[in-house]
Amino acid sequence: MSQQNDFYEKVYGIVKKIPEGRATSYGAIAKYLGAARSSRMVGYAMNAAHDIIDVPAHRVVNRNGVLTGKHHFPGKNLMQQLLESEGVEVEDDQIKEFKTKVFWDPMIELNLD
DNA sequence: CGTGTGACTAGGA
DNA sequence: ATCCTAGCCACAC
Repeated sequence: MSQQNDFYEKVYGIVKKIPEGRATSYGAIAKYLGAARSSRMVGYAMNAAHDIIDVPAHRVVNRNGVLTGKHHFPGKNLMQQLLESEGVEVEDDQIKEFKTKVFWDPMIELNLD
């Protein structure tokens, strides 16, 4: 149980750094890892993150700001509720003003800091 | 070791 | 604007 899966741990590390009221995309994380085209793996890694409560998977959506992963949450629309609870406006399973305000880019935020 | 799958993305029609 | 196709890489069987 350790860093057998570097990819996973890297993904978790980034997701954990996402501040409340913000969200990022799978591609952004994948890009930060140097594998923009393998964004699928990010989602796959999130699938394994079910056991890790430290990973706010609800803050990760697709590049369109749509809660594509809500399907994988235990409740029905738990993902949306969690986002709204943090102040993120969600409508029709999509984050409002995602790319304009809510979007949190690890490539920039973690690099410039 | 080969095949299939996936919480995606970018590009073309 | 929408719909379809290809690429990508890790993991399960």
